[in-house]
Amino acid sequence: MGRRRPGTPTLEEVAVHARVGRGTVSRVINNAAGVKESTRRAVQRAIEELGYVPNLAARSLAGRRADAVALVMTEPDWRQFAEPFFSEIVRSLGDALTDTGIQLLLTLVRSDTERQRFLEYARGGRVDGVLLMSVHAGDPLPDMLAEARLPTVLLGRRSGEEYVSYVDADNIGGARSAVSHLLRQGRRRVATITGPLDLYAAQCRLRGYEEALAMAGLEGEPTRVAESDFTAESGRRAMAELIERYPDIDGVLAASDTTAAGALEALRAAGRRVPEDVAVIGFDDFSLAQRTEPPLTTVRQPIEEIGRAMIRLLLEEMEEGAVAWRHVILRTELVVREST
Amino acid sequence: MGRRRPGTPTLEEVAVHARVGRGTVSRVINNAAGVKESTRRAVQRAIEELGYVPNLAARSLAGRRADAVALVMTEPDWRQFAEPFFSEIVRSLGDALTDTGIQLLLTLVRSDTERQRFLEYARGGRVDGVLLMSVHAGDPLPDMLAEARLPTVLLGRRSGEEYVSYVDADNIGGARSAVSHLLRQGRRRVATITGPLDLYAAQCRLRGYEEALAMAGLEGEPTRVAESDFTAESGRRAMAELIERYPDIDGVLAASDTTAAGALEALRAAGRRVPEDVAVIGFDDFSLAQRTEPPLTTVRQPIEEIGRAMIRLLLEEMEEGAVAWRHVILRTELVVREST
DNA sequence: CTGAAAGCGCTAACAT
DNA sequence: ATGTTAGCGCTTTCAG
Repeated sequence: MGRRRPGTPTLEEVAVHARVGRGTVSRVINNAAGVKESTRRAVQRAIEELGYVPNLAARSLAGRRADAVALVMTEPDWRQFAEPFFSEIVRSLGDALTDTGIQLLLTLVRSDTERQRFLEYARGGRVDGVLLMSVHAGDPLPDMLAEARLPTVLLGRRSGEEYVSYVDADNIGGARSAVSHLLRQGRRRVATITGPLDLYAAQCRLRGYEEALAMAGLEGEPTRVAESDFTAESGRRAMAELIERYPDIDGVLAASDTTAAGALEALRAAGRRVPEDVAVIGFDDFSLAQRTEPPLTTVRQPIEEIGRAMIRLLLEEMEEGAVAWRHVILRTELVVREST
Repeated sequence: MGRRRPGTPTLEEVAVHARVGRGTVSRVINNAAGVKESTRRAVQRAIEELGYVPNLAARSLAGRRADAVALVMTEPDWRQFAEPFFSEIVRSLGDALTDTGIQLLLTLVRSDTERQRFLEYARGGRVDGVLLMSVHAGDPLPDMLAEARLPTVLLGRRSGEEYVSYVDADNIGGARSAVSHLLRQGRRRVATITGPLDLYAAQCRLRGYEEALAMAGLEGEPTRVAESDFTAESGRRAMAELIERYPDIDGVLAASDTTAAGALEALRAAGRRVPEDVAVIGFDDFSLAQRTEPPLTTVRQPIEEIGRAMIRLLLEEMEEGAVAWRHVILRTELVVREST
């Protein structure tokens, strides 16, 4: 594993070449104020001529920062990775970081070995902060990071008592307004296909569903609830189950648009007309853009806001040294696409 | 962006605490040989008691290595990210790295700014090597990395004259054997849905298709070729096009299983029976595992081998300092799933 | 505005 | 087998 990169010029060589002190070169490459314009140019020419590139290890050591943050994916179900929601989040985080000079690193943590490796990496100072997504209920990683006092921001809470900083969508409100919308259409036999219930977000959406029913004076029944794992296939299965147990169903709140698409197929296979007989609403997971399905009404999650908010919280924690946790809950929006 | 992590014990403090020299502590944390068992234990206890974590910036600076490699995704079409092939590759690379102590970092390069940022990151020594996937014909990044003498391995060539180290599948041979298989079934009107033709792999597959026809004394015609971008939707479109231009078609080589699935839908929509009227073969992109479609015959790409080979080449280059490029072409395998 | 000097925390070569 | 020492290349006071 020996590595040598000979002939790499150092800051000192640049200084000599430009006939200035090392401090001046440092100021120039860091765009620090207080350098005469002519000197600055001289240094820049020297940098060009020598092909100088700052050694980031040295910079890290002296400056005590890495200028990098990690986005960790702990999803035990690795398929999650292939979901559009995921890539949209990554894109929005990338956008939010563009003019900070901070490098975004994605890392996978699938086993204990990998968790340990990553912890050493992060605690060793190779990143200034950590972003976590799709954290399941019992995941210990957030606590380990918190204990190491590493700035950390979660996408979604692990539970109602989450303390580590997080950004979440208003899942309860979103589900409630979706179901209320169905009820306002005169539908009275509304079911729901939830996400995996060890995800707090899925629990919240279920709660929203129940609240909306309660507000309308209706009763939620366990038989009207089926669980999925956000995939189309599981949506298909869950829907088939619901139709069987609950034949006069007339509305469905689905875990995601992908799940909703699966549900649609099952409904059609069972001879139901959509949305005349049964209306389906899913949580937006950004799969619709690539789908040819008829437009569904969806609960829109504000992806851009999520990315921006996560980065903002992380930068704040980096600034002041992780002395407090902050929480942001973003409003969701019901986007009505069909008119029944 | 100020960052302080006070109270972090250093190697020196561990040495004092354990009443040994710093060198000894260094040997212990690096599992170096030649430390008496009792001292080793004493040092380990001191490490525990102080909660010592090595500073990786310092280690990098002194040891001239980062113990990390980057997997860069340059895909202009960001959707690629959501493809199963992609996540399978990531998984296999992760597996190949598990017992090397090397951290895998995924980074996205979607713009010039990001390319520049990444280059500084890599040239700055934060990674020991770079893996690139889905590199398009004109991508300058491999050359820039080569110029910086950074160990680099591509997944797939940019062209037939690629010099930078790469691991590729035998696309020509795979396509040829798939088409030959169709011809052996007595099919004589075989078409192909290619991938994006600025990808060398797609060109190779097209060549394999043509070679198989030529070997059978048949002529390839441009009208029997349609282009896709690996998605199901584009497969559907391409297939519809082919049927229109070429109604008596009886076999198709598709760019991927996902494309093939789209093609199937189009075929059925046009009233063709599969595989009786038309047989479809796709290149395995690992989407089949999550699909309920009837099993297709596929050209299997050896994912595990690809990951292992890429890591092996990279480690070799890291070892000897990128003085030579190496190329590996892995055999593909026709997996026959239906019997017609 | 600029130069000099003191570390940052570790590895590796050299003593012992 | 273990301690000592000299850097690794940069940032950041502190003088000037």
